[in-house]
Amino acid sequence: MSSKLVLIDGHSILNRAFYGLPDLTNSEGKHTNAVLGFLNIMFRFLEQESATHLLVAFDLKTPTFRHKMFEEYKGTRKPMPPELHEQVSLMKEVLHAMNIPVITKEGYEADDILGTLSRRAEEAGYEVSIISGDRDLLQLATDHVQIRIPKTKMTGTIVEDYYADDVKEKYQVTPKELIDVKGLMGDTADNIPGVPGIGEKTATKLIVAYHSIENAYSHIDEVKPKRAQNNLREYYDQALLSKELATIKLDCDLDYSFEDAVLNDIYTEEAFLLLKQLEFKSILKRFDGIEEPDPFPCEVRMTSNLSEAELVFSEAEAAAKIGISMMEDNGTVLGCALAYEDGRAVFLRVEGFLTKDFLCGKIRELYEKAPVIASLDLKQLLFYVDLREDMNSLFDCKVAAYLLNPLKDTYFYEDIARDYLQLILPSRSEMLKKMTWEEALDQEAEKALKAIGYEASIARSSCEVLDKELRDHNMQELYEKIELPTIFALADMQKHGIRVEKEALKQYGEQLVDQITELEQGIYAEAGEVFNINSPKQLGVVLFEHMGLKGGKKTKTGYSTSVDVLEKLTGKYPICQMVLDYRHLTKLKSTYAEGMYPYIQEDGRIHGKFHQTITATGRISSTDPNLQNIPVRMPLGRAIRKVFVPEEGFIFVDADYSQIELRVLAHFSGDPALIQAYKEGKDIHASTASDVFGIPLEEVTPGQRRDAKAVNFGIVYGISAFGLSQDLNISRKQAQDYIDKYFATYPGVKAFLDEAVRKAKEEGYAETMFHRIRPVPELKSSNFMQRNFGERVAMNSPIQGTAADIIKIAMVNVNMRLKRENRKSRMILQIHDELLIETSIDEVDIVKQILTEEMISAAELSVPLVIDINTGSSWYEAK
DNA sequence: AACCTCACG
DNA sequence: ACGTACGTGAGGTTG
Repeated sequence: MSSKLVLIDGHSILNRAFYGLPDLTNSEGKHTNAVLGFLNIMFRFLEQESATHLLVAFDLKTPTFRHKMFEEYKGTRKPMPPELHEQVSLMKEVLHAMNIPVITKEGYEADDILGTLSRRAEEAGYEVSIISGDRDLLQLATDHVQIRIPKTKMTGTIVEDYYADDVKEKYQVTPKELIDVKGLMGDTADNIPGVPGIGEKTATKLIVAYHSIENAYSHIDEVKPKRAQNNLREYYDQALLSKELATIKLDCDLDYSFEDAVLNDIYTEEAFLLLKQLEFKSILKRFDGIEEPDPFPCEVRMTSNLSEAELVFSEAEAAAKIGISMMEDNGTVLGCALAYEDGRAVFLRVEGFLTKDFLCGKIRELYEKAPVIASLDLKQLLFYVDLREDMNSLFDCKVAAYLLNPLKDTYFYEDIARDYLQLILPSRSEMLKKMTWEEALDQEAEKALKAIGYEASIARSSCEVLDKELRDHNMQELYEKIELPTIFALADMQKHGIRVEKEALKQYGEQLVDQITELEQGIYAEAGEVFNINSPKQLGVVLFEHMGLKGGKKTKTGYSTSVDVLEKLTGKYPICQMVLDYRHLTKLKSTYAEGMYPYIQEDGRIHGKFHQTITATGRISSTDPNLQNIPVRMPLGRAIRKVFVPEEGFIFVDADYSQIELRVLAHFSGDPALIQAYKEGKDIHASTASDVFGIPLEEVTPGQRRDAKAVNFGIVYGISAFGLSQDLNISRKQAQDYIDKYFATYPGVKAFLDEAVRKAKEEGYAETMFHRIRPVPELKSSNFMQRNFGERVAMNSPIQGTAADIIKIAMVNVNMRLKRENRKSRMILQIHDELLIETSIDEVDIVKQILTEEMISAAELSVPLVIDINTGSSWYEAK
């Protein structure tokens, strides 16, 4: 069997892959689409070709945008966007790991290397395939050298294959003659001038007739058309130069022998790990045979023997650090894993004499003695074990990892192991799919133990490096003083829950039914047909096609039927108002009345979950149900708050910050006018209107105030003229005018926002007053829109994030004081700038005092922090 | 699972 | 010219 050499034109294929695939990134944020596409193409060819030899040629220079700024880059070729540029070295790394040689050579382009090697290999009797997206390589085709050009079509990838004969068939000239064709016609992308006035058609005709530029010139008088004759005569030297430029070298001085490119085992362990890191699941499937080395040996034993458990705890006591992980399926504790030495963990299973209470009691005792307890989810642990808050020996790896990078979707043990210990571990979901722990213990005990063991062990092993990283990023205090105590506050709120009048909630839902039915019938009558109003697709067709309403296309999938579209049409078409009302009522019914109902527990309360590691800015989030978006703006929606009530003998005290984000902005910007307004306790939106429009405060109209309010919001969001114009329903020009005037009035704000963007660009992240960071990778994007988004994020994050820091501080202190002072009252909700306290009747005054003191003193700003405070016998009344 | 819509700060 | 406000979660439809 003869030898077969496959040559890949590295940059060309990588480039093709990059533009052919969507912008994929792995969980570290590395761009990977080009590398993935390259590998897919490469593997497909390897399967087809039965290659014996394989190598990849790259150009040495990889021009980026920066190069473009400083030096003229050859030709009119587009510079490489950074998202692709970073994948070039990654690609080489991957190829290296697969033992595939990568050839570059000073002074030569990849073309020349491919040309030289293909020629040498052919002479040595090899069959050769060159994979490239570049047609210039067609000149290399011979009877034994095939050029293969993959093309991505809608229907998949099609490959165009060219031996010398195929070139001749398609282009009417031999591969060698293609050089002359190009010499005549030129190529702007490669900066080859060619002969003016000669394009592809004429060039081909001439070379078909004369076979070379030189020969055509020697018959110059016969050359037709006349125009070509004249131009060729005049530009002959340029034609010869062009030909030279277009010629791919076949005699590069390479010290590399293609015979060394023997295709060995590319499925190496190194490649496997690298590709795993890149999260190329489909490619990893090819690595069947790979026996994965255990990167983190962790032997997990299980016991439910009481005396053995006692022994385990006494051993653990002596350890410097203990990793701990509760195994729990929605409320049921199945056991707990402890890791207190390298390479092993113990799973204590709740069974027989080893009860949950025993286990939790022992953990509590252990905590009193152990130097450090590390967990991946301390809040969960607090749900079962009552740990004292005043000891500085707890470490929550999830929260720490969140602080170090709040943009991640998950903080499972495999994420933390990958990011901080450089270990690639099988995840729980990989091993156990969607099984509950109970099912897993039953059916896949070994894997279940492995997973829970990893949780405890990784917590133990990662806490040191996480702690160091926190210190290095100046976030130790943020962690210790704010985030760690916040875990306790959230656990307390979650445990406590909020009482909901079950019957009242049911009634609230039922009361909506008649109106909804009526609206439904009305809409069908108006439309003249019955359809699904909840389907935006059907609704769009009915409104804008069947009924012929004017004024509204949007979105790629069809018509937009959102509020702002329908609102504009309410005057003209009654059906729009009906749809809006219908939507309003059904939203209340399904999301709130019916959505909330199943969450009411036997104690008559809803124990919604609060999350500390979700948002990019440091805010808390809420799910199951979301208690942070209970209606308040519309009267009918607001009424649902009547079902949220305190228990007997208690009353609600609700406190919320007045414009905390704008105050943070005033502080950050140091703008005198803004600070002055707040110090004087002015109506800030009216004051803004007065300053910006240059009118006395008393003369500000409600409309002007509304506009100024929208501008103030816009500033906090990272203003854009378009966004403001959308919000106020005004022209972009008008919006820009408002913005200009605002910045002229408050130059400090402008300076602050500019500085925020500049700093985020420099550091790679935005930072709050308390050193919370938020990476802003979009600032580096070559995409205009993404970069713009990054700039708005850079402006908004320090503001929203600092406000989040402040309320966390207040929350922690309020919660702590209620507990320390042995109050009966409890904090039960946090809604970003609002705290709700279920207050014992006899504690109303002290709770108000605590709230006031702790909230206004949570941070020292150059403007006062102001709160509104209300009481009531339901959340409705207290707001 | 993706998209649209809408509830909150 | 690009096509946008910042941060969330949930329900419904559709492919």
